[in-house]
Amino acid sequence: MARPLLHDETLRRRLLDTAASRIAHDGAASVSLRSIAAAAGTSTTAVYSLFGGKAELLTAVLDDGFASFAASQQQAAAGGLEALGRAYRRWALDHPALYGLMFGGSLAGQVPCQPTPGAAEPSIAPLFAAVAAALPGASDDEIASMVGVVWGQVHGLVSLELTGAPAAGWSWDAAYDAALGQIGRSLGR
Amino acid sequence: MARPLLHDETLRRRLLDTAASRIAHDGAASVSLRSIAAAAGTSTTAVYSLFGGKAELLTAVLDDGFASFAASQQQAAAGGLEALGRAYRRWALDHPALYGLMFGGSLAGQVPCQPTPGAAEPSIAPLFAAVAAALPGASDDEIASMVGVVWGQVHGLVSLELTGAPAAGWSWDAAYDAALGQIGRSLGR
DNA sequence: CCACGTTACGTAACAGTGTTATGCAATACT
DNA sequence: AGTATTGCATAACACTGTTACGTAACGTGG
Repeated sequence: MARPLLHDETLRRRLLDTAASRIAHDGAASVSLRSIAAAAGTSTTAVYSLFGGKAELLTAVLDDGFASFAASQQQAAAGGLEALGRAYRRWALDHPALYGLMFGGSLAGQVPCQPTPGAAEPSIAPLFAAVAAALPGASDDEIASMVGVVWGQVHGLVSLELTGAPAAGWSWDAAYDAALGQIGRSLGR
Repeated sequence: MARPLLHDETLRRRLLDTAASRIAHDGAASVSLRSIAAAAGTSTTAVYSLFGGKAELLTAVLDDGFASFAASQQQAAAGGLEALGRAYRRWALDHPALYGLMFGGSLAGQVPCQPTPGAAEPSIAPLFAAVAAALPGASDDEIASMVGVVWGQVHGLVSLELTGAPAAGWSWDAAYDAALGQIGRSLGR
């Protein structure tokens, strides 16, 4: 009997890359499976063989995004809380479509894909460590709550900026500076 | 010559209401124009006559949502900053699909509708007033930045909670309490 | 070395989507 | 009453994700 042929890894990567670049260029909304397959020089059924469907392909793109995001956070970890915050915003502004998929997709209820459980954890691990270092005597619950507060603050400002929210009267730069300053003050005390 | 017949207002409202309830029930993603029209007892072309298309119908639903949200905020304005924050979260948790459309739809790049310019302003006006009252001597820029910070904090926590983000180790209740407490402390000082 | 069972994936069909051309009944003014 | 004009139902169109089918390529047992 015959042994099953392994999935073609180069085609898989090519599909992933063209999907990612097409999403980054046109937004996840208007990207069709057919256009991805055609741009990758294959047919739609290849996606079904290699991933299972459009949702799984998007999930794979999204997991790649989480990996890149986590790497960016870990690289900034040495600089402390403020560096983490600035790297967070920079990555999001550099990958707006990916960030939207990662954190806003299921919010809008539009994309039928959600990150693999646990995919986001390496991304916030550096933040956890930084908060724990800044609050030496705090309990685990206090630290965890503070992580939620800081993450919420940073994510909120970034996602409002990305949606093109009005920003009536302020600049996102200034608001972000003020938020980071306030976080530093309330944690550094 | 004949005078044009005014648009049928009852059909317009029925379409708006069934669209809103269907969005609240199934999420904005999986709601089709055909299903809305059928549930309203009419045909898809009625939507084109009355609104112009699906995007405009969604925009109308979304503007209704902003009106309801602004009313909720204005009602809570008397209670100060903390009441505003709690009303913000309560409204969002009560209308998750609408909140996602209002603030996360364009983030995900999935919904081709965006709020009418200026529709969000009445919603944050009470927050503006409360921040200005809490910082009597502050400049306009400082007040505006602070509004951005507070809005970002509240929106970030609420939207993370709505996306079903991991919340590894903390409860959203506790994080929200901590955030509101911190806002009160940094503004009340 | 070669047939064979298994797989990768192109072709073509299907159901469902938003949108649009066509046509008819209802309307309000002359 | 007659008529120009509108509201909206019917049906077609282009497009989407998904799936049955068929074919070419492959690794292995003989």
